[in-house]
Amino acid sequence: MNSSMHVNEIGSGLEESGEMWIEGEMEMDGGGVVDDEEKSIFYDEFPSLPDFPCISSASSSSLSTGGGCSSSAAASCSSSSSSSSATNSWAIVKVENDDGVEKSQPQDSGVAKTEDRIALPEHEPDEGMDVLEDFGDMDLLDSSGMWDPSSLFSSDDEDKTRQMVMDGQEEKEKLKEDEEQSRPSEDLAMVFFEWLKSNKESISPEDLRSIKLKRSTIECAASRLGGGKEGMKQLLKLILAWVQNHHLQKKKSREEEYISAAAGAAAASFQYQPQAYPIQVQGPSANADSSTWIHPNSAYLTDPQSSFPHHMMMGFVGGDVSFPGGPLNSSNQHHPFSPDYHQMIDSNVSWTPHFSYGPFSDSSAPSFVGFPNKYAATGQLFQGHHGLLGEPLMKMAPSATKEARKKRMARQRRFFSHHHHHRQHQHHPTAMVMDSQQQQHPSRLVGNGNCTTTAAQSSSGSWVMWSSSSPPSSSSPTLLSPDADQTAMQTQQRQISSDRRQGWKPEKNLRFLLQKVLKQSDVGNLGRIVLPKKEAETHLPELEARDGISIAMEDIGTSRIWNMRYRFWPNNKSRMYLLENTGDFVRTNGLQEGDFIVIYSDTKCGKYMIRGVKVRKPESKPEGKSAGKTQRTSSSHSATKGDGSTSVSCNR
DNA sequence: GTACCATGCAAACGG
DNA sequence: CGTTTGCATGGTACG
Repeated sequence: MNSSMHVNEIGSGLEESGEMWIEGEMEMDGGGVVDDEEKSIFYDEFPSLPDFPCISSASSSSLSTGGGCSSSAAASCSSSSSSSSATNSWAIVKVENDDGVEKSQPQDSGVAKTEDRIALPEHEPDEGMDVLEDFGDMDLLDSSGMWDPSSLFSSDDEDKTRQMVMDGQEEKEKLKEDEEQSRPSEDLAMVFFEWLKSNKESISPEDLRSIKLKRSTIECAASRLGGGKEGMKQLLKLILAWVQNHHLQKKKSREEEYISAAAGAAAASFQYQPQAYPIQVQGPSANADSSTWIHPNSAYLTDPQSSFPHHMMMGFVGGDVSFPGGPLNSSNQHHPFSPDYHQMIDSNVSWTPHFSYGPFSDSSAPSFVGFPNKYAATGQLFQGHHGLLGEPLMKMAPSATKEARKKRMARQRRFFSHHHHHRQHQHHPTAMVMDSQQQQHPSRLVGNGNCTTTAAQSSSGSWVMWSSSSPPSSSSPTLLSPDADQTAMQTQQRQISSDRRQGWKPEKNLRFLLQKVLKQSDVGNLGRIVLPKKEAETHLPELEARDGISIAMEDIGTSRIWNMRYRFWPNNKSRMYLLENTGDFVRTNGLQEGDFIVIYSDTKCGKYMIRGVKVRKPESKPEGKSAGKTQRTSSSHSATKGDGSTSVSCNR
């Protein structure tokens, strides 16, 4: 959820081939490339939307075209205005400016235009502000990657800050159209309002908030759709259709993927069985006595530090893992395993799913920053929506074709080249730092946890979110550009704020890198753990020499720093990646075959963190060399063919 | 057929 | 002689 789709530009037109296209560029959150302001109308314009169930009731009855702030029907024009006590009804309010009959809004005073305000919630002023603040704290609010329909309704006091990315011709068109748009139609509001009503079940405030388009984009697109009211209306319909058909579906599938991934990852160590799974969470001392046992089926984990509802699993570590018996579908969303697995893996760490592989192919896919290519692909996703948007776009003027295509191609080239460059040098945020600094001074990164600004920024840069998301949202081989770093920082901030809302402690901001189900040879006295190649190459520093590099791994459970060596062996024409000097770590954590380790990177400090997770059968241990000699471990495979363990204990 | 990876095993090392 | 290191082999999953 942290990753954001950035539609920097939505262009539309008839391709020479007659093919319709709508284009978007995917960027890391808050990508510095964005020079045009983005807003989310749903919240920037109506920041105090309480919740969605309210959409229906008020709807038509409270639709008011002349109420303005003074209208009782229109309870609230803004979060600061007075309103009725009703909190769950919405009103469509038309606010007119100074030359209007109705009183203008204070905050609209600077806008010499008449504006339509849509779907304003009714609420108490204070409450509204609270809600506003609450939403304002949401990570999805950030400027990153969101569709901002606000432009459709003409925004107010931020016009001056907007930078129009339009060429001269378009600019002229815009000026012309600005006048037309300054008198938005009721139709526009109605279109949006009706859409809201019909989608109230499927779209949340966060969803709305997370969708943004640049104003210039909207204006440009609207002009190409005929301009004026009609153009805006067409564009609004297009966007709403896109949101409905793309965003919401993506959201749904993303949720399913996350669930499937989480459950699948859990299943990597044991097969799901409907009975209770005692999960042991070790305390920081790694002392078994301090362990907490929780029941996987509980909606809230018993660990006081980390009780969170099922929905928190959204955004949890994902990965290309499969759940025994097949992927979970939506009906499995509350699979008893998932939340527990979160807990099992890390009870108080904010998860930042980050996979450069697997099912994540949308904008929220983890591995955003580090693996921009994924997002490049996502960018094309837009082009793939010809069908969705094609029809309305058929009305577009031919003027938008060749020129637009040129620009689009240029953007794509820049985009791909940018990400290719990143890919070359940076597999991982931390890796990025390692590559540039640690090769000479490994201790700089992997030392005692000193977090240098450089490391923090760099790591967060790849973080994306991921993001995914920040996937961290946000990652690539050389140092990220300042913009990218900035983006990552923003994403990280969102993550933190999200964690805070969820009652998570923000101080830990870890990004999942990989996990490995331990084999006998991993826990033997050789003191080395074979790492899954794909994940190692993706998330750990690129190794030039087979001696590899020394990496300080902080044990999440004990806070102890383990100096391990990350290296590889030539194997056939490939490599085998190893983590050496793991003997003490394994012994200290009492890890045995079937347990697993999880490696994270601290997105703030860039340091690596490791956690050993115990998986134990309540009674008998897995017999000998469990079946399934080849457990394609880690996050990419469920590796569940082994024993059917029914209990899990977690170090902490 | 190929890639991955678990592990066998021989060579190297060191007490 | 026990331990460590590093390569090779072979089973499994996957394309």
